[in-house]
Amino acid sequence: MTAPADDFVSRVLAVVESIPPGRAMSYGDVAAAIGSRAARAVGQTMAYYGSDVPWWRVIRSSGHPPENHETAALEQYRTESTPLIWSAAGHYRVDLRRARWSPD
DNA sequence: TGGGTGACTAAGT
DNA sequence: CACTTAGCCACCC
Repeated sequence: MTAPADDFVSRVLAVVESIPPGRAMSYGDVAAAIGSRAARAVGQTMAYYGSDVPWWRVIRSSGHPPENHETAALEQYRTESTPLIWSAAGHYRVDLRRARWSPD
């Protein structure tokens, strides 16, 4: 399983773990929280190491969860009462306007 | 060491 | 409101 987690990875995971239930952050927000704007690198890290953190609390700025994981994420959102916005087509997105969290 | 890649973002159509 | 284009930066091999 390798365990690099020198800096970036550790910090990303730390921020994600600091997000309380019912709240969420965008990848860019997490990157900014650690002093970087590498939103994509955050996603890369999440895809690889996110299995140990509440990855569903980290989503795109659009409010859409990662492709192929929207179903699993939805279960968590319903469980944690995360504010959601449903589209007419049946698609949903997290209401970041309300759920946005900042690691104090 | 360096190239290719992506769980991204903002702006334009 | 949804899709497309180009720019970004760190991760992995």
